[in-house]
Amino acid sequence: MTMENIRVRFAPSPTGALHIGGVRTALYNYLLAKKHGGTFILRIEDTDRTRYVPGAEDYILEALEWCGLIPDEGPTTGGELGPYRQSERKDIYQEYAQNLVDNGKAYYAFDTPEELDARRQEEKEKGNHSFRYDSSNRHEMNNSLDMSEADLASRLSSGEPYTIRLKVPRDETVRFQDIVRGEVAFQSNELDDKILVKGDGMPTYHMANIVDDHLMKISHVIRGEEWLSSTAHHVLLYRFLDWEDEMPKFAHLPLILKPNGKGKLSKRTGAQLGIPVFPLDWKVENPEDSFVGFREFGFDPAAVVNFLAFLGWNPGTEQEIFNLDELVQAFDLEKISKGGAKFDFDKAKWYNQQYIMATDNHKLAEKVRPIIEANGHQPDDKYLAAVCGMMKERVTFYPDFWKNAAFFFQDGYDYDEKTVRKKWKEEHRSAFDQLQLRLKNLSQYNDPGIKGEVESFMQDHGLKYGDVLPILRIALSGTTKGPSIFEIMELLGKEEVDKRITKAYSIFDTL
RNA sequence: GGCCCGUUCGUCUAGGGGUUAGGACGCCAGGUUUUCAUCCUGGAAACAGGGGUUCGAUUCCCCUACGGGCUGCCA
Repeated sequence: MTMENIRVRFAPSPTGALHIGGVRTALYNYLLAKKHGGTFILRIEDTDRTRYVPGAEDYILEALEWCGLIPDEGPTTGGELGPYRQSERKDIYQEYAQNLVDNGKAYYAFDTPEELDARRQEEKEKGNHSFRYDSSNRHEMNNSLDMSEADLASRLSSGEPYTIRLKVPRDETVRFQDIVRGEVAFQSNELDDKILVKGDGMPTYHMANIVDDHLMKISHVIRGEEWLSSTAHHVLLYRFLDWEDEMPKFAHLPLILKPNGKGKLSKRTGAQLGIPVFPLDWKVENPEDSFVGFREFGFDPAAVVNFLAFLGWNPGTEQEIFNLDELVQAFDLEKISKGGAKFDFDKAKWYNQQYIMATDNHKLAEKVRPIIEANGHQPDDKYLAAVCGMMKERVTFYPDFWKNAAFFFQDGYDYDEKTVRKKWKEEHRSAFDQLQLRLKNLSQYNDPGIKGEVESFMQDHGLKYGDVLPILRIALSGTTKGPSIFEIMELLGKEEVDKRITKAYSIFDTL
């Protein structure tokens, strides 16, 4: 791949929360740009006023930032070739649309949406599957192709609403090279006369996209496969605008599919399966339209990025763990796979666990602190870091540091009664009291010291680990699972341990 | 329906005319551990089907099947 001026853009539409598939598209764009010292641009495609959702643009920005995909140019960052919101570029598109009309590559169409709907309905009733406004029937329609100049002029000046449509040529084969798919060809007769400028004067995606990509000097268009079908139209547009020589290279990404069953991952998939499919929480009034994010679910962004990168791409080596910088180094458009990839939540969990385990205890403490504080505790850094160190191999998500380790911060947990009944034996009752006393008088109160004391106690009473440790463990944490009980005791401290044991014994007696 | 794209273990994938078809997740079994987890070892598990081309095809070509996308004055 050439190194000259790689400029790529991520061009989402602010119609709601940014889906995880969009994040992956942004990631691949970012990766290519950074790998070649290029520029990563964020462009907001807000040409559809009816679907515009306030807050969506902020969401997009925040999601990208969370993932570490910071745009070099964009609506908030600025840049030489802005503005970067299409709604602010309306006049620019008008000029090129006019150019197309003047050169006979596009025409005015006065068919109203109602007329078009009626025509679609009519075709449907005739048994045809759908109506397509194209070169075979454009002359039956209400457009400037068969209109006198005077008629056209008067309609235009009267303020009658109109659209501008692309005049797709007949009997041509439109070919283009796609980096992931190779050559792709479409017969022009199969292509409809796409609307370029809508009745409200705004351009459609097709028009705005081509103009902006050209003006912003985009070198590579990396987008989802759902755009492959309209790429022939885009090629035609480049050609008609006389920009074909500088046309960007295309790379259409395989879609991310539902984990179970069929079809592409959708907003609803997450709710149905109880898994996140959005980077961040999206909260709106209607709970049906609100979604949980990977962030709030307890994922580390690095894990999400790593996981996403591998959905449709891999470096060809056996390395699976990559941070962003490593991904930048390893990334290669040529290695993107062609087939759709099912969203595998188990793999995402595994990645998260890998990242947590690999994180330094103090860094982990910083990430976990907000969760602990939200539950009403303010442990000091050293203590929290120690807890993180003991727990990090036993959690999958950040909130697990609270869910599975609350006992480190508070004495108020349920005891595993079933195990207590099994292990809390009458004949050992006095021995356990002696154990408590010996621990209370222990001077060397640390992991090895406690261990030594407990073991010598066991020897004195002919008891085994299995007789003693579960009792201690449940008394101090409520559960039979967890880190080394001696380490837990050292961290809790002698006083706290003694207090908890006294309380636990009294309750165990009643079970 | 039409057009376009795709198809290697359950999943993500490597590979590619001659391989014991490799790895990872998940799953199962064993080991380690006071428990859980981590970790280690082992195991089951795949080239959609049919035709070609070829000495030889999972790999190249065609067809079929299946899957997906598009078919909006949405992007």
